Amino acid sequence: MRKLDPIKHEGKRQEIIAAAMRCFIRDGFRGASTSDICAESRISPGNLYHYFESKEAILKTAGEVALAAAAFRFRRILEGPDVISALISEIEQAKSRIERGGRLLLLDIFAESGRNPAIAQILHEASRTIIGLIAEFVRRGQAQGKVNKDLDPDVTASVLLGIADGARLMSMREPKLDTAKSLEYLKLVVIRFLTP
Amino acid sequence: MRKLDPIKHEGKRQEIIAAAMRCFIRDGFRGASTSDICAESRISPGNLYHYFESKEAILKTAGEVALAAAAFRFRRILEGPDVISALISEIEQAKSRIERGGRLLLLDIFAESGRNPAIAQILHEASRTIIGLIAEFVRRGQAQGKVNKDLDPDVTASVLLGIADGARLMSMREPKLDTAKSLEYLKLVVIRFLTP
Amino acid sequence: MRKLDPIKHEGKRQEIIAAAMRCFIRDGFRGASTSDICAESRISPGNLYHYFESKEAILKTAGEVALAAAAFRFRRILEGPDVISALISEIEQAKSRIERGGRLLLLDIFAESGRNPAIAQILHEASRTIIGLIAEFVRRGQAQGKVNKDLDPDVTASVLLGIADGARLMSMREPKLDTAKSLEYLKLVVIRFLTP
Amino acid sequence: MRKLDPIKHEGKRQEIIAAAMRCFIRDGFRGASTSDICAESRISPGNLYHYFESKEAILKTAGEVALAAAAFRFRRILEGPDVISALISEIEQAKSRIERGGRLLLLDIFAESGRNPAIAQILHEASRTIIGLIAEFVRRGQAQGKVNKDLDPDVTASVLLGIADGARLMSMREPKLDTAKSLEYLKLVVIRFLTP
DNA sequence: CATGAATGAGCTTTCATTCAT
DNA sequence: CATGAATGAAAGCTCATTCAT
Repeated sequence: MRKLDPIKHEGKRQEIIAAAMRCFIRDGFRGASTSDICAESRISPGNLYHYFESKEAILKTAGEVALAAAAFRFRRILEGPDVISALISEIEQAKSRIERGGRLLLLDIFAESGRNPAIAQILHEASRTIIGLIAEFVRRGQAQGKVNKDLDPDVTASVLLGIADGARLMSMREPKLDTAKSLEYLKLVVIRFLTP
Repeated sequence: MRKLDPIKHEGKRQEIIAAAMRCFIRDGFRGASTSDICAESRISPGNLYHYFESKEAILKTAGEVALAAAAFRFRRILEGPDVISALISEIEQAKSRIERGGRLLLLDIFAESGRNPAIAQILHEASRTIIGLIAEFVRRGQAQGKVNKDLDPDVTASVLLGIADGARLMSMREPKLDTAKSLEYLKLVVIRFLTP
Repeated sequence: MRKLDPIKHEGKRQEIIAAAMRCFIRDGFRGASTSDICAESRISPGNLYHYFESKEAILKTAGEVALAAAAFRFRRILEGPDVISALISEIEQAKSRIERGGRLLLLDIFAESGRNPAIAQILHEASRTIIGLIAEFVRRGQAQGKVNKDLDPDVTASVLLGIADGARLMSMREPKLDTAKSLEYLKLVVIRFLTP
Repeated sequence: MRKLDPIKHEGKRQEIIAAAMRCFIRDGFRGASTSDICAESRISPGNLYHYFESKEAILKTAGEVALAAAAFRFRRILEGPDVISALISEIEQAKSRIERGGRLLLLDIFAESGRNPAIAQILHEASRTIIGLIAEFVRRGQAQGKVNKDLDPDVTASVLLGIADGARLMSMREPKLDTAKSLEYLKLVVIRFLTP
């Protein structure tokens, strides 16, 4: 597993992970087979193991990438000046067509983390990062006087993330849901929760 | 699949489903094998197929049962006089130790429903039932003047269910979360959302 | 792995072991594959695992059977009245055409036992049995005055078994060896060792 | 397989063989993989094939080296003045801790030679060499009047080598064997066999 | 010479399912 | 109804070997 050209090696690893994520979205963490991943990334079964030492390792890495992507999205969104509309826009994006794959992957991560400690740990770490970002945001809002100063930033962040996660599930429960209206209500929920 | 004694037959079916659910909780929808289910319900593999025509059928039935149980729980909870504290108590229970299995199963159902239309349909139907119950509750609250009359009961119910689902995920993201405090905040979220 | 008809089940197990031993003789313990064994015993790969829980288990059982057969042969041979010629006839048989398979298997057992503790233990137990038989024989010879009474029966038995094992290797080292003459010499070795 | 610097090339070949022998002792002829050998000799898989054209060739060469080492040991031992004690000391060494690896390798060679003609031939040639050495020794003993002149030196040598091989197997059959006593008995066997 | 990437057949084992009794 | 035998495809993974650089 040493590499002559580490950059090329890392590039191929990422290609494989991208292919694997497509497979996982299509068939699930457990439903996708290593040979599916090989076919999707056009490599031989033997070669896969030059890049990952087991399917488990692929799964872990894919989980990390998916969660890192989520954190990255949060970071960008929370850069905006206005707390609440930033949060809402995250929920909004979660409903977009493109995000469907990410949502499925996230669900697999949740389901897997209930039985697979390695995945659970990855989820915990990513969650702590994201909650940290949101908490920071809440603090900023409090400083600006836009957020109720009685709220503990960390717990508030957890609850807000929970609301965002729950919103993601809404469209799985009800595909015909009136998205605009439910978004409006979610906005209301968040605003009423946070405003002083 | 002919049944000599329909009652006995149905009893055995339920025993098998109960065993299957234990397996699914332990190992996941995809991770549990038919022979696990056979071992857990102490029947032979041949006999399993006298009661269910495929693993898929077991999965569907188990999904239905799990969702029916959730709906039943909601029904009981919503029987109480006070809207908000009823909802909160549901969320509270969701955090209890006993509910861990149910939560894992629900996650599997969500993940599975993204790829399996049969499971998706079961989830939709169950969700509609539950949302109907909550909507009815919201309406009652509005009649009592305890709930903001501007809120559409159905959308409100969807959002409340989303919040409850999201709350369930919170403890998977952060096992060390301060449960009491986050519950208190969730109560706040719901109260501020609903009160006129 | 429970059985409806334990006798039939055991019968099939023995058929499989017989087939496996043919494979092991042909290709070695490590060189024979489970699918070779399936082909030789005309069963499907899945079915093999109704009878043995792993290839390792097949290997162990085959080792036990081969060593039990050796012990059985010793027992029969040592039933004769004359100690020394009985021992020699065992060595004689070891050179026969038929015994070639058994010798190869025994070599595999020896080689395997150097790395596989389970096989090592089987070898030790079988050896203790055989040495016990030979020791008993030596004692009888001592009682008859035909064997030197100064010899410790157990150590003597070990050494005699070693000589028999070594004789088996002779024809592997030198396939063109003058069998008759070398047997005569071996007889001489044993006689001179044992006679008072 | 062209060699730029034949001396360096040969040196590397020997390094690889030494590494391969460590692997073979550890895991057996069939159990050791080419990548084990690469790891042990710290070269790349591609490079391995610059020095040996196949695993089979490595196996053959390792077999030759192991047998040459055995012959060398015999040569040194048989240089001593006294026939019998020389032979005994060879058996003695065979029991020593250090020789365990060599014994395992020899067993693998025996087992392999039953199925692999190339290895069989190497074994035959090495055996002929060793037997020649011993036969020469026997002749010397006969000239000295210390060995029975009726014995055919070649057959005697074969039998003596067989006894030495058998002695090596004794400690595999019975790891708890009283080594000192069994050695004493082996000495007795050889002395009584050879003395006029 | 040397590297590590790449191959594809093959390994042991498990799976959902069907069959004979 | 119930059993356990039987199936054969597919799983994850390793192997000896070859290729491109």
